[in-house]
Amino acid sequence: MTTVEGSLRALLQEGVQRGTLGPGTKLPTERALVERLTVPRSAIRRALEILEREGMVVRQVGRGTFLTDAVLPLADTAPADTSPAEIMQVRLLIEPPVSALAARVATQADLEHIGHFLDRGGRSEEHQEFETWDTHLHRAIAQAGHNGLLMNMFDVMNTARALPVWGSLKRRTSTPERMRCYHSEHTTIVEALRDRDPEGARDAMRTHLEHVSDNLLGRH
Amino acid sequence: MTTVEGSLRALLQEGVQRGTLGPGTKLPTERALVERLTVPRSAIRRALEILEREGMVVRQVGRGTFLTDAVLPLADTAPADTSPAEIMQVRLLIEPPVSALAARVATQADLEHIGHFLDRGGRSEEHQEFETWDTHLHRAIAQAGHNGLLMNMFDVMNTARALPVWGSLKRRTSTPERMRCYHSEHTTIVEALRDRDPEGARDAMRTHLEHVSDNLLGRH
DNA sequence: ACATCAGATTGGTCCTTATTGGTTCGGATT
DNA sequence: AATCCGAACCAATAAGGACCAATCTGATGT
Repeated sequence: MTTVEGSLRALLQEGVQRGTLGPGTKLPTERALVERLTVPRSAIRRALEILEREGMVVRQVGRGTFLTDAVLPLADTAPADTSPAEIMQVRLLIEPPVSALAARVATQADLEHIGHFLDRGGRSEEHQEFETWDTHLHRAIAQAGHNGLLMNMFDVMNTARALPVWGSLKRRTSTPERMRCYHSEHTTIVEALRDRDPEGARDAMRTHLEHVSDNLLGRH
Repeated sequence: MTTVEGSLRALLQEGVQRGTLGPGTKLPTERALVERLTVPRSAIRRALEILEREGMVVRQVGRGTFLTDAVLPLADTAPADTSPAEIMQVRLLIEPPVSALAARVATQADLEHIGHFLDRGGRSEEHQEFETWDTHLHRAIAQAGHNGLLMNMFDVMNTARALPVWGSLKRRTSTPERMRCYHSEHTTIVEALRDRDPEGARDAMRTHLEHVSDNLLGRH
């Protein structure tokens, strides 16, 4: 079942991509949308209400409804085609608290594994290699939480990270300087883990992921 | 001789497999089903009542009866040996920040879904029924985050929650008083969502889950 | 060139009617 | 005697249209 809100979103998104719609453009009147989507005006108004509350459009009596300059949110996507934005959102949600957990319960052996991957990442020259150790490092930190279910969910996330879009995005935005920056942030995280400092680990992981997100998707 | 409930269930299953029915689709009105199955409306209503108790459908006066997403096939499954302690740890890690996210981006429709499940939980008399609405409520809150990957991971968690150990543990520790307590905590969470208060939603969810954890596993 | 005003346009509101799940009650069936 | 069926009725929701007030357009008059 497609909601009116959904088809309206699709309509706008298509227009923006074709260039026929941009910030400030006036979109069809409610009554015109009624004919176009063959749906009662009340439904149109409900949908526009949502878009207005999200800041996507502005409505003015006697003038019309106008697009704002807000970014169009992506429609709900199936698990198969997860967008990088979604992935980063989930990582920012999950990994910081997981790091705090790891700081509390990691064993000496865990810390050694983590240290090993950190070290290999630091000695990587080329992007592809660094990427591999980066994935291993983040996974090892999660593993230090000693929770099988958590690892299961983490791997669901990582399968999404293995998608083609993600790889090309990483490659496009990767520079040697950025690699060194990430490595230093990794080091900060691992030091907090070694110090058994949950808050420190959480914050370090968060700032790291925020940097990654900014670099991949553009600063907001 | 098959029961009305059985033929209704078959009807739905066939529709889902043919793709003509999916989560959220509206199914025929009770009066239409009366003609289609040539049985009295009371029988239809009895059958729908059962399906509703199972969480397969949602009924709303003036709107109709709708399929929920409870019938979705679960792709990734959690390992069978996941312990309740692990589950609660993950829930405490994930659900509070997800609630904060939901408070920021939930649509009006999301809030209505959430409110519906909250209401049903509050009107539940018996443990099993309350449990169903509780699951729906927590899932609806996550859904309000509008992140497909997140939902994917959430469902992995929920398959773990469907394991036998979990059910028996819940049953052993459930009392009417505790149900009322949970419901009031749920209400606090939903109010924070309605107020668009991310921190409030996060904190309310955390204290709620801490209570659940204490009740299930014993206070530490 | 400027001010003014009538008409059209458009988002917001209200009211009536139709639809739909929930409830009640008399009568039939077993 | 108990249960079930059918019908009418109730309350919540949606649909469609009429109407309102803000705004824009353009013609008119000075």
